[in-house]
This record gives sequence, C-alpha cells and structure tokens, in this order.
Amino acid sequence: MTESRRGRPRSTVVHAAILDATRALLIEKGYADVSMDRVASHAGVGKQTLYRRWPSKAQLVAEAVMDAHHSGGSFALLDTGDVAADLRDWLLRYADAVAPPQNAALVRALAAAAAEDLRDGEALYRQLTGPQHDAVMQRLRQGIAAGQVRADTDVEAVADALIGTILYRVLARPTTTGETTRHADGLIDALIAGVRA
Amino acid sequence: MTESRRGRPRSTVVHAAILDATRALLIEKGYADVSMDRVASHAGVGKQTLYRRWPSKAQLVAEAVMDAHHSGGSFALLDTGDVAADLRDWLLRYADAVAPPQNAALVRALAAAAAEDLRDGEALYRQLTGPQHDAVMQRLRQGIAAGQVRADTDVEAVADALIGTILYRVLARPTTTGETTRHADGLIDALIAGVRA
Amino acid sequence: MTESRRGRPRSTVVHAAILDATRALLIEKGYADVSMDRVASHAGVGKQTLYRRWPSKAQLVAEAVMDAHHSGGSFALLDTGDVAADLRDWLLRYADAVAPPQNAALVRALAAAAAEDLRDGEALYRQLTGPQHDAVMQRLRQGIAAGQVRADTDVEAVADALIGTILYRVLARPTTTGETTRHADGLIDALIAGVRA
Amino acid sequence: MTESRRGRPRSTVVHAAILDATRALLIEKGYADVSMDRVASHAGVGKQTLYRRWPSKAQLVAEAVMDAHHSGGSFALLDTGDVAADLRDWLLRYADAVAPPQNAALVRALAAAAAEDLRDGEALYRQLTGPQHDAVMQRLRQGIAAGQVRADTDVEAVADALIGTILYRVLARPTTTGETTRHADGLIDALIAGVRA
DNA sequence: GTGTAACCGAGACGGTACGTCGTGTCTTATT
DNA sequence: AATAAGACACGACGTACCGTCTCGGTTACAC
Repeated sequence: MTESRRGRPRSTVVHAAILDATRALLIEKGYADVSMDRVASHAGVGKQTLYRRWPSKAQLVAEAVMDAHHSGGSFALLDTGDVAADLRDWLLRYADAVAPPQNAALVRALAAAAAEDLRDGEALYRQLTGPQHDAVMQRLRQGIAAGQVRADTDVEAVADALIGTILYRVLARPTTTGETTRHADGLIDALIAGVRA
Repeated sequence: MTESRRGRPRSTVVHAAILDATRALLIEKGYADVSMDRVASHAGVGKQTLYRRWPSKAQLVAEAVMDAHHSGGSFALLDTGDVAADLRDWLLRYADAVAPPQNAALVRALAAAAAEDLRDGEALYRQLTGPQHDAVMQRLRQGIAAGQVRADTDVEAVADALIGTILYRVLARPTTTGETTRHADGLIDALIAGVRA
Repeated sequence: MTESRRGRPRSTVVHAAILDATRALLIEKGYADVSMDRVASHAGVGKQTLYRRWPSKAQLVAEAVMDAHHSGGSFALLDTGDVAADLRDWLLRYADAVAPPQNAALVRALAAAAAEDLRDGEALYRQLTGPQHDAVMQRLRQGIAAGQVRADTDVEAVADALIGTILYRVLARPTTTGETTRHADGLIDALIAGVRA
Repeated sequence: MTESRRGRPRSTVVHAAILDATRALLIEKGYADVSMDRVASHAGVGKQTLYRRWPSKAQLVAEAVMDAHHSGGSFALLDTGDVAADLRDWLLRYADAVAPPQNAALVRALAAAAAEDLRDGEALYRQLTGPQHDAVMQRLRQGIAAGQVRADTDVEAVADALIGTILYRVLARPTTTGETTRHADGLIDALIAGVRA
C-alpha cells in the first residue's frame, strides 16, 4: 500500500544530479577536498536537499560510489563447471573494473568515508565487497561438492585473499592498477595449483 | 660541511610526547576525532611545535603509526630452509601483531590518513607494507632457487595476497581480527599446495 | 531594481547581541583582552557570524562604541541666543557623558581600535567627533553673525580645543574623568573672556 | 655607590640599533604590524636581547618614541615677560615637531601602546605630555603673579586645551598636521583675548 | 692567563588569537 | 511539502605573535 505522500515529491532528477556531482568532485579532488557546499553548488542544488536525503557526507559519498559500482556492470561469478576458469574470469573482470583511475579514485574515496566513522566503516566495506566475497565462497563450496576443490580448503581465507589483493593494490598502488590485471592470473595460478614445486 | 646548528635544538622529549599523545588519541577516538589542537593540548605542547615538525595531520599520524609499527617488534621473515614453514610463521606473527584492537585502530588510522591525501597516500602504504612485501618476494625467490617453489610463480601476486588479506580484514572486519590468525593457516595451505583436489 | 533578497536574512537580534557582548567585554577587560572568540562565545554566536558582518576586530569595536555613543543620548548644541551659555551647557553634558568609567573605557577602546589600523583610524575619529566638531563651529559662526563672537575667531581652533580637551583627559587621565566636568567651566571662561588680566 | 658589574656589559650600540629599528618599523608599518620578531631581525639582534631590556612590546615602543621625542629638540617654554608671546612661540614649536608624518606616526604608535594596557597607558601619556603640561601651568602661574593673567584662570584647563588640541589633531587628522601650525595662532588668540566681541 | 658571569644571535617552546573553512541545522521566499 | 539561497552554532584548520627558555659562542672584568 502506497503511503499517501503530501506536498511536492522529491525529484529523481535532482537525486541523480547530486550523485553525479559527488562522483565528479571525488574523482577530481579526492574525499577530503570535497565539501557538501561544493557538491551542492556543483549540482545546482541547496544544501538542505543533500541533508534531506543523506545524513552525512560519508553516507552521500558511500551511496555515490556504490551507485557507480552497481550500475557499472555485473561481476557475476558463473559456474561453468571449471572452478579455476570461473574464478580467473571473475577476478580479471573485477580487476579491470577497478583499473581505470576514476574508479580507483572512487574506491579510495570510499575508504576515506569508511575511515570517518568507526562503526559505519565496517558496514561500508561489507556493502562494497560482501556480495563478491560471498560469491567466491559459494563457488568454492560448489567446487568442493563437485570434487574439483580439496574439501579442507579454507574458503574464507581464499576469498579474503582474492578481494584483499584487489583492495590492497588500489589503495597502495593506485598508479599501477593496470598491472593488477596481469597479476590476477598469477594469483589464480598460485591458489589453484599451489606454489610448491 | 658542518650543518650550522644554531639556536635551541628541537627537543626529542617533546617529539616523543607528541607521538605518544597522537597514538593514545587515535586509539581512543579514531582518526576523524583527533584534531591537531587536541594532540597539542594532550601532549602539553603548542600547536606550532606540531607544525614545525609535520606539515599536516596526515603526516603526523603516519609517523606516529609507523613509529609504533617499527618499535613494536621485528617481523623478520627467516630462512630456515622450509619456505612453507617460514611464510606460515611470519604471517602468523604479522596477524598477531595486528590483532590487538589498539594496533588495528592504528592501522585503520593510517588508512584514513592515506585516504585524506591522494598524493601521499601511496607513499604511506609503501612505507607501511613495503618492507614486508619485499621480504615475502625475496623469500619466495630464494625458495625458487632452492627448488622448493615453482619457477613460474608470480611472487608479487603472492606477496600482494598475503599482505592484502591482512589489510582487508583489518579494514573490513575490525571486530574479528582475532580470527585472522586462524585463517592465516588456511591461506598458507592454499597458496603452498593449491586448492585443487 | 529589486535587490534580490534570497536566503535567510541576517538576524537583527544576533547583531544587537554581538554589539552588547562587545561593549560588555570592552568595559570589563579593555580592548587588548577582548578576542573575537570571546565576543562570539559571550554572545552565543559562531565566529563566522562576526566576520560576516565586520572585517576585523577594530571595525566591530568601532561600531559597538559608536552605537552606544549615538543611542546614548543627544548632545545637541542649542542656540538660545547666548553663545557662552550654549557652549558651556554642551561641554558639560559632553564631559558628563564621558565621565562614567564605562563610557570612558569605550572611548579608550575606540582609540585602541583606531591605532590598530593606520588607514581607518582617521575615519574612526571623524565619525566619533565629527558631528560635535561641526556643531561647535556652526554655533560659533552663528555667534559671529549675531555679533557676540569676534569675527576673526579661528572657529576650527576653538572646536579642536574643546573636543581635544575631552579626548586628552579621557586618554591620559582616565581616573579623573570626574574632574573633567569641573575644568569644563574653566575652559569655557578662558575661551570666552580670555585669560588676559 | 656603583654596584660591581660583572660579566659582559650591555652594548649601547645594540641598544640604539633596536630603538632605531623600532622607530623605522613603526613609521613604515604602524604599531599593530610591528612584531618583536621583526624588530629583532631588523636590528640584527636576538629576541632575548629585546626582553632583557624592555619587559614588553608596549614598553619598547614607548621608549623608542620618547627617545625620539626628547632627542628631537627642546620644547622649553621660556619666560620673556610676555605670556602670550611665550605660549604662542612654544605651541608653534610643539605643533611643528609633530607635523612631519613620521613624528605623527610615532605619536600614534604611542597611543596604540598606551591603549594596550589600561594601567600603563596613563603613565605613558603622563611621560609624553607631563613635562609640557606642567610647563604651561607654571608659565601661566607666573603670568598671574606678574599681573598679566587673570587670577581666577583655570590653568589646568588651559594646559589641557593646548596639549589636547595637538593630540586630537594628530590622532584624528594625521594628514593635515601641517595645518595644525596655522590653527595654533588662532587658539592662542582665543585663549588670551577671548572670543567675545 | 684564566675563570666566570653576563652578554649575544638564533631559534625552539607553551600559549593565545587570528581569520578561513567545513559540517549539519535552521529560516527565508518561491514553486 | 520540497526547493535554492544563505545565515547560523560549532569547531578544526594553519599562521602569527608574545614572552620564555636553551643552545653555542663572545666579551670584559676578576683573580
């Protein structure tokens, strides 16, 4: 049942304009140099319109980044029957998505937003990486069921390693995100076959 | 050649007091709620004394965290001849070091400082993780030379995975840093022997 | 023609509260010990609200003092037909107005504000004393027209003497402003009849 | 008895250099924009050397201005037997001394120093104007004794008027100090003969 | 000559105020 | 009721200044 809305409804156009302005500024200036005033004036919007929708700058930035992340494409981890190929395929797409400097900047902005609030930070990371993390674990468990993956595998540790690698490279080596794709192959090789001679 | 030392020299006592105060406040309040004013008053110091040494809050926090990290103990990656045992030993010590909430809080603070400044962020991570990263790569190369590790191993990818895992868990799951130690074993198993059945 | 009035208008209540707080602090502490922070907190106001209205402490103090001076009463120099009586009456009222320690403190504060800025200082004094100075000159010219005052009188010199005396006593002998009133009579006697035997 | 002075004696050269630097800066920048650091570096001197001699900036400025005032010439109020001529002569010399913009700037600086401290301010004005004030009163009393001046003259009021006029013009009309000399004549005329027709 | 005490330039120190900027709330007129 | 504009309380930023303290080094008197 739709709850009766009185008065002027919120403009979805305005909503999108704010998120766009936020992303543009984040990419151009970085989290610290983006102020709510700047976002408002850049979006041609009053400041109250921002706070009517998001309770804080961190939340606005979070939604702006997540919004791009979700609309930016699907990172579905398919099950073609070959675990190694499926994980390799997914990791390469994931690395490619983060490779463009703008997207890397957005991830860094989200890290900054997460750092703002100790409590919300955890939730933010979970929102960003949770679905992928779960997908990797599920695929590995399917691999175990299919007899392709050793039953004693610590699936959480492997999922952490795949996502942690991406995150670490984005945060610590933002200028070499291009290489991340190359090393994705090496990482999958090591995890599937082991590094032991 | 004499680097003319004129005027009153900077006090090392004051220097240490500032770093101590910074760490105490970071642990208690988190990066966002630590202000230069608070650090100064907590350290019984004038604000100018802070800015005489560090150009910004991010730099001060970086040094405070690094200082604790360095003095906090050595994470030497020994070479006992057994690559798997050496890496496992080192990763467990590394995970244990980050496990205490206070140390986790300091790492999170460093991430926040890095996120603040697009330019310095990269350097900060490199300072923090660089030595460990290099040590892992070197040990793997020695393993290759000793015939214990496959020659085609992407040593950088493996190093990224080990350090990225730790970082990811600290940032995204700060309340479960204790479990990180447990999964360290699983990660080493997977990387050494592979997950393939 | 419409001076686009958009956004929240500036509060006159706040304006008055700031001027009141400024005067209270000036009287209690003196110009040097009044800070913008203190004025703001005493007025229950943010510092930016001060700087939105006045560009500097000197300007704020100037307006606060002037405001009291203007609203404090009229020092009209009447024309009853008797120049000596009119000037004597006006000078006594003027001296009395400055006599209370609080008012003397405000005048001293204005002198301090004027000294702060070489450029604005002149304008400040002119605002404070200009109207009175003009009134004295005008009354003397009317006296000349009425045949009561010698035609070759240097009316500006006489106006300077009357106002300069008050100012000098307030600045140089703040503890004896009470006596100023007594000497006002003597000054008028000397100027009207001359001191020559 | 001279108290035995041990150790290196204070340099009179340094003393003079500091006062010179202080005056130069006061004339160039005004009281508020002269800092102790600037005076020290301008005089090629350590800051402690300033504070070894003067307890505060206000005191240093006061001495610098007074020093120029005293060495600048004598304003002796002679007694030639003609009160009117003597006062006129003295007032003209006094006005001339203050006329140059640099000297006016120094007087304004002293006013600023006096405004800094409510207690010392009074003493400063007394030091600056006291001797002249006393001299005027004494000369008038001699005039009374000689029968040239009316016995009921309020000599203090007259002295206040003469000195107050000079001060008022310097503070309120610094750009027209040249005219001050012209009006000195008119003021003496009015005070001696009265303005009554 | 050789202490030694006070001086000197330099600059770090604790503290306070400055004037600016950012966050999140509130208040206008307008739509 | 939502909007653009912008004032508001609060508080952090980074700089400048005051007056003190602490270095290495110098100068003149006393022994």
